[in-house]
Amino acid sequence: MNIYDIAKEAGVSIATVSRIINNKGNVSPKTQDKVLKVMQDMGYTPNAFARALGLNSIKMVGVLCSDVADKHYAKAVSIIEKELRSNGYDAILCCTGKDLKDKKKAINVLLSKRVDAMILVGSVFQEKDDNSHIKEAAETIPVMIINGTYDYENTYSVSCDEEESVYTCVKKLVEDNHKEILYIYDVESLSGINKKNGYLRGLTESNIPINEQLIVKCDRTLDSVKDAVDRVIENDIQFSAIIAAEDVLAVGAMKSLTKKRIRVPRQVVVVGFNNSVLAECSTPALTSIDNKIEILCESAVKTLLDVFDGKKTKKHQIIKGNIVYRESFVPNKM
Amino acid sequence: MNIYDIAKEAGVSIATVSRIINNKGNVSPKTQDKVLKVMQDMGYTPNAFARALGLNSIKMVGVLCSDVADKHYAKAVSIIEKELRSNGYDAILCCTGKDLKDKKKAINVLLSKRVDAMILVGSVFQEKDDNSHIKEAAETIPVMIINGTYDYENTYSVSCDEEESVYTCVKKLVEDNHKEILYIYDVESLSGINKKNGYLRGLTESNIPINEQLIVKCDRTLDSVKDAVDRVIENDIQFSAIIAAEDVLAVGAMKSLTKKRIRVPRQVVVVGFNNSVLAECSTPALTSIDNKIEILCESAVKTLLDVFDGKKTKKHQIIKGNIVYRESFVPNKM
DNA sequence: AATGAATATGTAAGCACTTACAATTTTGTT
DNA sequence: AACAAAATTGTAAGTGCTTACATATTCATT
Repeated sequence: MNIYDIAKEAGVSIATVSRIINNKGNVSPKTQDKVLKVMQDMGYTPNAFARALGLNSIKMVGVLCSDVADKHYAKAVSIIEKELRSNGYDAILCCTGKDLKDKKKAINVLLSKRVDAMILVGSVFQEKDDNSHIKEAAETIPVMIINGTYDYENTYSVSCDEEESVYTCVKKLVEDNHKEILYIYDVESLSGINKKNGYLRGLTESNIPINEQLIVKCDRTLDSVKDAVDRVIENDIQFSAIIAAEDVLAVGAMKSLTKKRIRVPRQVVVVGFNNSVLAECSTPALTSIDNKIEILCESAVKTLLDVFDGKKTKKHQIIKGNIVYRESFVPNKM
Repeated sequence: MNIYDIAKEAGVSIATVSRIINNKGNVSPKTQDKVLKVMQDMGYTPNAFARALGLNSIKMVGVLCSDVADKHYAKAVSIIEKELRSNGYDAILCCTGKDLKDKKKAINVLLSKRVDAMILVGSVFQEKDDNSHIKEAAETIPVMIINGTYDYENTYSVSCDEEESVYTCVKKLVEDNHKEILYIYDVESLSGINKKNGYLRGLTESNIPINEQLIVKCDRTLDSVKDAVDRVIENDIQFSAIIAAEDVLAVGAMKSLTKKRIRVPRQVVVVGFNNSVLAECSTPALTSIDNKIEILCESAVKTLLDVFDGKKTKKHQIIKGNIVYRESFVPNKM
């Protein structure tokens, strides 16, 4: 069934039907009602592709995500999708894993679907690495990066200032007399590095010498963290606080501590990052840095809509995170 | 840039270019190479809409999900997307919340985008409720339901046998001499009810009278469960085991127990459902019923592809879950 | 009632592809 | 070298929509 069928049934031309579909006005109320009724009765839905061909916009945005099964990305995607849809856009989701080739393939598919823009969630590599997939996309459509940056034409970003957030957190810990702070991160993403820089700056500015043994790398799995922290403890390296680049890592660390009868927060204080459900659910409940993912994502979509409208927008926005205190760390002086 | 530009540049007709794009054969290797090179050089990507117009398939599947921020749904969506994409299909994601009207709106958008099929994740209401959105979709395209059923033409489903899984779990608990088993569920979804039926059957078949005070309803939030369980304990209602319809609920329950100095699993044994990250991360680690979501989703996509190919397929598949033992409950007799 | 402006409707040419069918070229056979 | 068969290539007609432009209708004004 197509616009011709409707036109014939309603006894008007296809132009009139099209005008009604698109609310273009210049149609008498009488015919409008008549045509709308016919569309209703025949259960007609306009074909979005054909429309896209004419309009040159399909009202879809590609969302490139390394992994929606990750709670943190899932939340981001969920908010992005909601924001987009409430503005008349749909989201095509592509989960690509960490591989550049897969990302490029996905981007090609999205480009062939002539999406109006692309939003990258956890899909930017470190600066030194190859980020050519972003360039490829930005050549054709605006690209929005969530929590990452890449300076290129037609490329925008909205990020949490992870470096600054961790820096502030270190300062808070130092104020509370913690001098040996263990930093745990996974190297999968750029953000672990950013956060590490905040950690380093925090210590340096507090005149605390940096102890490389207190900087621990591991995979983003419970077992991997547990092993890593076990090793630190077994090597008799002293620490009274932990900052983890991710809530899962913090939880894994606490598991290790609990096994070794080290009390949280009495003996060791723990802070996570992302303020995810895990933070709430762990025992003790985890103090965690909130990276304001809702605000980030909302702002990202808003910016993109502005770009569509040809409005001037800030290319790179940075928002500061804040610490949500629970049981695993409560500062003496709040 | 379009197929004409490529054709002109390569000195062939658009039909030849089209044949190459679609791998239709009947093209000499020489021209094939020539044209491919031109496409490469000019950075050409075929327009999927125009193709869809001709082919009458856009190679996209709509995924209707009540909430991707929910870890469990996120996992499902992630697997579905991966399976689809590895078979040349894209996923359009629509998160609609629990509202029927929103679902209908989303379905209309998806239909207008002429998706080849629709997959529903957490988007089926109870039987007695209005599920007309499914009918509306199935009128036009095949609909696949994950963990739910709705018997209608062109509608398929793949589910975990939640009733049976909980039933088996109750049996296991009874074998271990638990007679007072607390069942906690949230009423948001159909599945809480299914699981409750398994709980009831398990008790009945074990000749244990049903105590309505041991059946607790609450919201799907930590605080809500904690309150609910607190109340049970404060009313001095005895129980030695808990089955929760969701891992979060189990975690909330454990939080309440811990606060009241009730030891898990020594004094009370706890079993969750879904075998999510939470189960791993909670303290003590949660024994949880795995509903095999990967298998469900893979099977769902496979079935859909078969439907596309016109192959005969089972309309409704049921897979049994299994208990993953961790710390919160380990049976004496395994 | 006649006029012109304002409003409503229709015609036809895109948009970027696919594909049936026709036309051409190549190949193999004698 | 001539011919038919096979392989390759091209033409043109769809696919369902938008929209500039042309045409027809309505309305207010004199």
